[in-house]
Amino acid sequence: MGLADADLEKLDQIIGRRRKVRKDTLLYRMDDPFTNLYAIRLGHFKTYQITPGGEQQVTGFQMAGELLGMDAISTDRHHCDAMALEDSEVCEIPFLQLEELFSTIPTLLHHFHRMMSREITREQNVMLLLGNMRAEQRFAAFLVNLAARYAARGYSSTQFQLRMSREEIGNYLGLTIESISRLLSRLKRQGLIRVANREIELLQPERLRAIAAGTEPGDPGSF
Amino acid sequence: MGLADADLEKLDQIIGRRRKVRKDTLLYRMDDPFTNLYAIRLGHFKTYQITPGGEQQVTGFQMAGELLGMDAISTDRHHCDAMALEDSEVCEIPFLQLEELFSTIPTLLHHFHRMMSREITREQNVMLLLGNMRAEQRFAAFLVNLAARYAARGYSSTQFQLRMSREEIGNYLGLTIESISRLLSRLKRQGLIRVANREIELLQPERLRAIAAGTEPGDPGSF
DNA sequence: CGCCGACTTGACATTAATCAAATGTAGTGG
DNA sequence: CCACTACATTTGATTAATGTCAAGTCGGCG
Repeated sequence: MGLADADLEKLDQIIGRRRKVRKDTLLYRMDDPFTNLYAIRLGHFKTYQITPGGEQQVTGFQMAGELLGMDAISTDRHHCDAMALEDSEVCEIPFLQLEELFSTIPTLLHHFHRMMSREITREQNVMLLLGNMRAEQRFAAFLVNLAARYAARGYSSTQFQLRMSREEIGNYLGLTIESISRLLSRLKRQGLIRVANREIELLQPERLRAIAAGTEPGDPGSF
Repeated sequence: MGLADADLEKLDQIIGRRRKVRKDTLLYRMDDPFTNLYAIRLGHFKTYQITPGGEQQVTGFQMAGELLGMDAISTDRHHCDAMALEDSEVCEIPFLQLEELFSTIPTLLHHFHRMMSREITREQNVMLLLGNMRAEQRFAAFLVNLAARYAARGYSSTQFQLRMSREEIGNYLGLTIESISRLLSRLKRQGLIRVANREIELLQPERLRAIAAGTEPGDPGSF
């Protein structure tokens, strides 16, 4: 991220111990006091809020290289639960120390602002998805987004494992598990994807992008 | 916000000229280069993205005292349009200068982080709204949210003017204009609100909060 | 007064949810 | 290795919520 070696070292010094988080366990939970941000070293997480009615709403899926906990800065309490989708590992970053470091490393500060801002735009994209896309479009957008993130990490963008259940996908996309299952079946039938359990292959990423963009109509008939 | 007088003065120095933005005109538009944040002094705005398909998705309504433009930091380009809903006035805040100031006023930096984080949690709440609330619940949540924000500004929390059209509300909530109209009529019929054009009065804010929270079932019959 | 855009209302269509089974899959203990 | 259980997923039939289409009605403004 364009830091000088000396600065990197200072950053290293405040980055706390690594912490393993076992599958299905919480890294933090809503209302926990906020002290650390967490950089994901390894694995995948989901974040979700609990509604007043006791249901959950998944607000995001995070993978290695992404930062967890930025929503907690505003109130010094976490606003959602963060659960590991598989055995994972994070680095604790004590936020107070990080803020102190900012005054000596402006580049780091700037970079941090970009990450917060990026989270804001990410969420705006989800709002767009939930607010005006139809089921198939949402799901295609979801797949395309995952593909792009894996590509950015050097993994295959056409073949990967879904780390989350159908139910979690549905919850995230504002759909039911049955809808997700039907969408998978339909895209499979149309030859756009190959699916085996949670292993997925995008056979025609271009057309998936078109569906996500709303350019391709998609077969509404057999939902 | 807890700054010393001397610091406040420094902040004042970088806060640029005021700028009037006439109703229905853009403060900035998507892909404009990012140079300033904007503090709303007066008036109301909406922000929206344009979908690949050319439709718009309203991502928020902002009022005096709120900050516009934080989503642009990540890419140095604005990610949405910001349009004045009425004749309004903003202060330009040159972001580069603001970041310089942070190194000398840590309190200001901390406050800024809280504002960015607050925007993140705001959007998470919208995701929750779009992802698992029903139409009536969404609309009640919308009204309750406006009420709370007006209350925080010293205005009546039970009587205010909607600065946005039914269509804009619907777009924001992921509903059609007809649905919004029906919801208004229904809540009026049930004695929960009084409506005259864009003037609205919350007659039973407590029950509205209950509907928003999902505690109160709401009459599904006569949609 | 009359037009225009914003809003309301009604009838109908559609999407995705719900309900209900059936099927598959991963573990577990024998 | 296999039977057995628990859970996740798929599939089908039906329904409910909300969208769409089509008239109106209202209110402000020239």
